[in-house]
This record gives sequence, C-alpha cells and structure tokens, in this order.
Amino acid sequence: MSGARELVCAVDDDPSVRRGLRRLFKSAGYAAETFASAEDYLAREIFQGSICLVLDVRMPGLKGPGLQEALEKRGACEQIVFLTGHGDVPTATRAMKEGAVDFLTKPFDDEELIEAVKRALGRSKEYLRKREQRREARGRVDKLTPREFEVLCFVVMGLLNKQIAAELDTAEKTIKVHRGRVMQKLGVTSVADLV
Amino acid sequence: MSGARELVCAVDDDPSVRRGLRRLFKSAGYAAETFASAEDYLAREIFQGSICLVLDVRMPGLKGPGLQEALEKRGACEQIVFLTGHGDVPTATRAMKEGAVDFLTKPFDDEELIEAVKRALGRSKEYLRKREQRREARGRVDKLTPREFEVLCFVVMGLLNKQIAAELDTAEKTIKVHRGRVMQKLGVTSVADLV
DNA sequence: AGTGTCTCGGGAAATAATTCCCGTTCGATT
DNA sequence: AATCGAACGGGAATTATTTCCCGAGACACT
Repeated sequence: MSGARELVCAVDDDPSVRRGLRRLFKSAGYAAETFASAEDYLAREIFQGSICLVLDVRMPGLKGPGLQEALEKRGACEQIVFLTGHGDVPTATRAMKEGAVDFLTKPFDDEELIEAVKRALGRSKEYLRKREQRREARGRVDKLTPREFEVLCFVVMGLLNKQIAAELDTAEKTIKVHRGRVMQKLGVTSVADLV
Repeated sequence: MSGARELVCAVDDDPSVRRGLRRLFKSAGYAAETFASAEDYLAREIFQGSICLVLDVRMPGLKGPGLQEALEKRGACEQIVFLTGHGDVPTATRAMKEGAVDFLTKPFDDEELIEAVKRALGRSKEYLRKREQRREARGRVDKLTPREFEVLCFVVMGLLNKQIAAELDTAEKTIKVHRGRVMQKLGVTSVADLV
C-alpha cells in the first residue's frame, strides 16, 4: 500500500509541463506523480486505489491513445484525462469514445483540469467498487461444488425444490441438502438475498 | 405509427447536404427524413421507435449542441451523430461527454457515417428497451396499495411473514393476505421473481 | 343510504421449506 | 487400506407459506 487511496499521474514529455502539473495537483490536495513517457508509466507498480491519468497525446514512443488502449486491455481502473496542445477532432472523438473522461487543449484552465481530475477519480473509484463486488461474489460462488451451483441457478430462477429435483433427476431431499449448504456457504438466510 | 421501427433524421441547413444524406441513408436501407433546422426537427411529431439524429453543429437558430441538450432534457431516445465542417476540439469533446455517438467532420466517409448511424440506432433501441422495462415495472408497482407496497419492501428484504407482522405491528395473517395480493398483482409466483 | 376499496382479522387445510438424525456409494487423496 | 469430501437418499419434526373460506371497521364517492 502506498498509503493514499487516490493518485493523479501525469504523463508528458515536457519537463516544465510535468513540473507545473505536479504543483497544480499538489496544491489541489492530490497525491501526484509524473512520468516522461507512457513506457515509464507502465513500468510503475500498479497502484491499489483510484487513479486519474493526465495524458499528453503526442509523445515520443507510445502515444496517449496507445496507452489508453493498452490500459483498457489490461482491465485497469485508470480514468484518463487528455491534455494536449496538438489535439484534432478525430483524435478527441476517438479518445472520448474509448472512455476518456475529458479531452482538454493547451493552454488549459487550471480549474477546468482539476474538475476533470475530480470526475476521473470519482469514476475510477466507482469502477473499483463494482469490480470488488464482482470479485467477492465470484469468490463465494466458487466455494460451491458444481452440483450446489446448479441448484443455486434453479433456486434463483424461482423453482421449487420439487421442480429442481425433477430437473436434476434426483430426490427432493437431496435438493434440500444442497440448498441448505448453498445458503450457508453464501452467508445468507433468505432467497431474496441470493438474487 | 409510421410503420417503421427505425428512423434516421438529418438536420443541416445546406439543401445539397440534406439531399446527399437522404440518398445515402436510403441506399443503406434506412428510412430517412431531413430537416433544415433544429426547430423544424423539434416540430416533428415524436417518432415511436429508434432514432438516429445526424446533426450539423453550425446552423442558423438553434445549434446542434443546443438541440442535443433540449432532447436530453426531454428524456428522448434519440442518439446523435454529429457531422460538421466546423468542428473544434472543445465542441467535439463536449458533445461526446453529453452522450453523442460520434463526431465526424466533413468531408466525411460514407461508410464511416453509416457505421456510426448503425451504432446510434442500436443504442437508441437499447435505451428504449430499458425505458419500457422500467415503465412496466413502475406500472405494476403503482397498482399496489400503500400497505401492499410496504409489505413488498419487507418481502424483498428477505423477512419472514412473522417478522414483517412485527415490523408493521399487525397480525401475521394480514401479511399473508397482502403478500398474496402483491404476488398476484405483480404476476409472479416466487420470491425470486420479485427481486 | 348504498357501494366500493383498503385494511384488518380468524380458521382450516394443504403444501413447502428447514433442520435435525441416520445411512450408502463413488472417486480422489494419502 | 484408510480417509475424506461430494453426492445421494430416507425419516421425522418443526416451521413457513399458500390458498381457500369467513367477516368487521374505516373511509371516500355518489
């Protein structure tokens, strides 16, 4: 753990821009790091928390949109704000279609950038929250034996024990046992909680 | 009913552009209409089906983004593709943030536009589908009496009749009656279906 | 005054679900 | 060979739910 739950990362090949951004983010109360290239950023250890990436489009090596694509493939939680002096309409449009939070052009307004960063961190946090929920749910469901999982499926479909027994060609008693185990393993007491 | 389930509407103040778009959409197999201004489009009767709006940004009177905003306030299902010769990055970014499907610049590629229209119609259809589901669910829940609704809330929380009776300070028998009515009015037979 | 709806209540009977106990069989691990 | 977990099954008792029947009081509308 790096301590914080939120982090703003800026990637720009211009040292003076990096310095300026770092100062701006710090003064806005955010933990900030800067990188001179997309490759440098990718080399960083993965941050366990919400991240906002402030990206330049035109850089030596991997470009902003390329990094965006790479992160998306990785299923990362980073939310991206583009900040560039060389933006054209097709690039901006594509970036937004790919899920960027905003696409700002230099010279930029400090307040506008901070607003975008705020939105990005919010979205990143929301994304992490949902992913964590899915992970937990899967973790619990994975604790079930295959047969128990089958029974679970029918239960959430609203079938009665008797009907499930018919579907699985077994005795109703057996279904009751499985059902009881499922409820126990998933830590719930009612059918409503299952769904 | 206008017969079709899908419609492409183009709004542009240039008659020759309108003609060209109409021909393009027709040849791609879509029902198409064109309008010379945003006001003209708003005057049109509301189409009952999926709509893709192809919008110019710069027009006399209400501009493209203005129309986008107006439609969003109306909770309309229109999905918008911008098509303009005067696009700048901030305008494109704002349009995409507001939910536009794409933002293309003239001169445009026919195939690219048709692809965008296709995506827009798909999104519009999906939006309509979800709205219809919500409407139906609300319609059925509105058929419940206040007391029945209270009971429903506790039921989906997974409480037993006995517990609900205690919460509402009434007899378990009464809860059973309400519960039965709720199931009947909502057209379901199991607790799982309720949730 | 009558009509209708909502809420409340009881009884009785059938069905469903839960929770214990007991056991067997099968396959994998050790 | 022994052990373990998983799936299967039966019995019995308890509790919950559903589905019928019945009626009473409150309140609004006509």
